[in-house]
Amino acid sequence: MFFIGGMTMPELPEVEIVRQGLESLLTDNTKILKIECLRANLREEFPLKDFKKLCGAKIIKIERRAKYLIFVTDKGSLLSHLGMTGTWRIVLKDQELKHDHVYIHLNDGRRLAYRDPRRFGYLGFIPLNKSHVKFASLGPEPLSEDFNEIQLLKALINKKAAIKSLIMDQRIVVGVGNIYASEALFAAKINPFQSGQDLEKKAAIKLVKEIKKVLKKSIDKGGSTISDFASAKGDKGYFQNSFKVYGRQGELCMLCSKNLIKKALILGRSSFWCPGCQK
DNA sequence: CTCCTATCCTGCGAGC
DNA sequence: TGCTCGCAGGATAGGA
Repeated sequence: MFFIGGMTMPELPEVEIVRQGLESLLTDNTKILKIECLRANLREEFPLKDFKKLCGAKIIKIERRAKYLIFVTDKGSLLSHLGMTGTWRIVLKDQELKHDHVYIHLNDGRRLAYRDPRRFGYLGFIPLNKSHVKFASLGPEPLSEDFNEIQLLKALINKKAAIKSLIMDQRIVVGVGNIYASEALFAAKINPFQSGQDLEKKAAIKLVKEIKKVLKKSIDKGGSTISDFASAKGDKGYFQNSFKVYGRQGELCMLCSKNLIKKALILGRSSFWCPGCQK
């Protein structure tokens, strides 16, 4: 079976890899025959009328903005967010699965399936030459030059919340989820509980750098596994075994080898840090 | 305005 | 073996 994005918990690197995988499916003439919906909604209703407009549309490319995938066609775009358990895959006959919610029938006979057990995902439509309300308040792409210490420090003015929560706030910077937030703060040696407004310039520079680094590294790693996705192995996991603090509570810190990794909830999300390295 | 809680949903693993 | 419970986390509405 051809899986694209069978991994759980998609953050920006995973979504980017799914984008690359989807784009690799496209030929010079890949068209949508029809979009078959097996239910009426995920968390939000499907725009069925708009989906009809995509019948016969030629898929030009797959873009990504934040954790959104954008199927760009000559008749408008299909917008997709994987939520936490969303996957796209090519599904052959008799490979249908429980929680397949949408099949996109392509002109070459293939079927693209959107599967999402928890239905936290989203499917929508963007008319030609229009933007989308979901994009209205998104912050800069973390890998772009628009995300830098000046922009970050500005966004943190008067923000008393924990820095870990703030870098997960899509209005401040997009794409950083719960896992990479802990990883980036560890790499930058910043305590996840630290109040955003207290971040000094030096720390902001370091944090920006480490966020970019941790995301880039994961994209590169995922890129190297993409042929495995395509070769029928299916779910390759979350580029895993490379996390330095996430999920490692109680283990010895890989950096200082002195302290045990701690775990606590910050705004209801599991957070991991080294009490020695991240004062 | 900022901050935080609850909510959506299913699968899975721990504990009994 | 089978049950319950808690946890997993992206995004957002709404309350404090």
